[in-house]
Amino acid sequence: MAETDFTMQDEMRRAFAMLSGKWKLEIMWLLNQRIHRFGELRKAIPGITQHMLTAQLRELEADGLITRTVFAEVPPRVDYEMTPKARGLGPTMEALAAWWAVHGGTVPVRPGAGRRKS
Amino acid sequence: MAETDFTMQDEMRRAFAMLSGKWKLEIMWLLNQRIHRFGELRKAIPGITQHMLTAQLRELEADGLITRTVFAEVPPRVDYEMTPKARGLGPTMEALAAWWAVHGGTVPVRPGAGRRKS
DNA sequence: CGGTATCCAAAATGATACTG
DNA sequence: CAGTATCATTTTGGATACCG
Repeated sequence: MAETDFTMQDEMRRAFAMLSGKWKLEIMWLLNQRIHRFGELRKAIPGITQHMLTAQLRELEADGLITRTVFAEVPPRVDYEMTPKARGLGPTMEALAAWWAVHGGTVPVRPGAGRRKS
Repeated sequence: MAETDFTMQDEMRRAFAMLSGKWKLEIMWLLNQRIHRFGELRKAIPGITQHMLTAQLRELEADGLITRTVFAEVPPRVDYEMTPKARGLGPTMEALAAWWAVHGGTVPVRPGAGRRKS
């Protein structure tokens, strides 16, 4: 308990904040299974828009959780992959999913922000 | 894999959504240790406003994660306590905190919404 | 294919003042 | 003590069009 005496709440809050975002956890779950290209993620996550997918991927990249690899091909191809750092999140995600499987029920599914379909 | 074949992503996303909110995880961490009254939570969470604390507590209550007990005393007293259902989250929170303790570093600490101090 | 650029709507958070 | 009521501001998410 010396210099870096962050409390557990602090640690947790920071880690959680990094995964906040409507689609981040789902993206991480998919990348935890295997490398995905942009289009694959798009198809695997029904309802997400290009705009959001791009934005969330950029944030995850900035936080050092995923890597982005661009291939100079035609047609263009971009691969997204989890970093070793992020792979340590696997157990946490499984624990959360397991908890829900036991105690979960119906969730009101709170609406997100953004314009509604006219 | 019969009727209720929710995928792990689904389970996780729902559980995660229930904990979304800038202060919810921190509140849950504190309540996981012991019962707290409103004022105690306020002092234990530097930076939170009455407005936000009330709002987040109400949502946690609506999701069945905490109970609210009002005592007809003067001065008023309100206790908040975790439900048995929520206690199952302990391991998940610890796993997340542990992961951060190992892989975490500095987080940019993204700013929140709302009016800035003038 | 894999983005960016704009514009816009809605939700989330915050400051501040007031109340039983 | 433990809220509620307003209102301001910021972020988030989405629609649509366009680009290398």
